[in-house]
Amino acid sequence: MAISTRFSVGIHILSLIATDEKMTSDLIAGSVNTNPVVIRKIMSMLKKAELIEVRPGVAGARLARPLSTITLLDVYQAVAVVPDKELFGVHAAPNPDCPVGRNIQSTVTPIFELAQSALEKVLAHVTLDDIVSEIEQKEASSS
Amino acid sequence: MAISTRFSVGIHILSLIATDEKMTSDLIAGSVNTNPVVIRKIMSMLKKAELIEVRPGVAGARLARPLSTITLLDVYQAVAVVPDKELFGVHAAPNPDCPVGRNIQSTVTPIFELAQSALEKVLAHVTLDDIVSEIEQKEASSS
DNA sequence: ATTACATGTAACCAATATAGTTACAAATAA
DNA sequence: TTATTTGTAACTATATTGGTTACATGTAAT
Repeated sequence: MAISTRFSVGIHILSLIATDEKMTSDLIAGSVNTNPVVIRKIMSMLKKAELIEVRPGVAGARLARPLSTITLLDVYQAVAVVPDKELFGVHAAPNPDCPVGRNIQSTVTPIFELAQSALEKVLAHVTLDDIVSEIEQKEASSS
Repeated sequence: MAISTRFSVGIHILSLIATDEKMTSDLIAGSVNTNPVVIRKIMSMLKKAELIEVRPGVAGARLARPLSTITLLDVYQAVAVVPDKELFGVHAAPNPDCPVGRNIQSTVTPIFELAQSALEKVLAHVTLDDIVSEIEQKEASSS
């Protein structure tokens, strides 16, 4: 199955907040094209991860850190698209009486970790600043 | 959500077939520790991907290609753990009237593709031969 | 040819995740 | 005090996963 769209929505939300701190969950929902509660739930995750600051009753949110210090990996982990350190599922109880069964997990796991960290490395090298700049550039060149 | 264990089970199945062509789905299920039908369904995918040759009624299966030419990426794609070319889901209909909304998809997609192909590259560099050799080595050193 | 055994599927089930929705409490600001 | 907003609980529909039963079909060996 594909990785949840919470990730791309999270990036979308943060990009909006970066350009306008008075974005309410209703306005953001309008841009993402979904329900405001979906937005609030994802914002709640971003808040727990200390990427944004939000307060009940007061409209909008602020970035908790400078744009250039927030990586896509931070967002990816914040919205919990994947159980920590286990992008790849491994079948749990292979037969210890079989040579393959008793070695498959320890053989396959380090490779999965390599693949996972290769993916995360790419995400870690892109910041929200890159995203926002890219969007601004596209806007500028299309006008 | 984690990537389906069909992947690790697929590797397990192929490793067993590599070491013994007379492995029935019952025997394999015993080693994987699951139901034989689960095994047959995954083997059906491996067959469609032309990684193995199986015939109805006749016990066991054969590798369709040499061990060293089957990569983990081949297995990964064979068991369809991920919708083709879309490891990362992207929210479908952002608002075109918003600067962020109308650019988020085209900004984020190429990065997602980079991350995905970094992951796939790791899988493509490991062959089933590597896996089986590793298992044999672990067996030898533990005796 | 009959028997025994395998594969190949259809059809179902329980558990879980996703994305969306309604409803409402609590906090804030005007 | 009123209007607005955040924060959640609770619920829904849908889809995927992993497992299971049941059974038709194919093969080989006696």
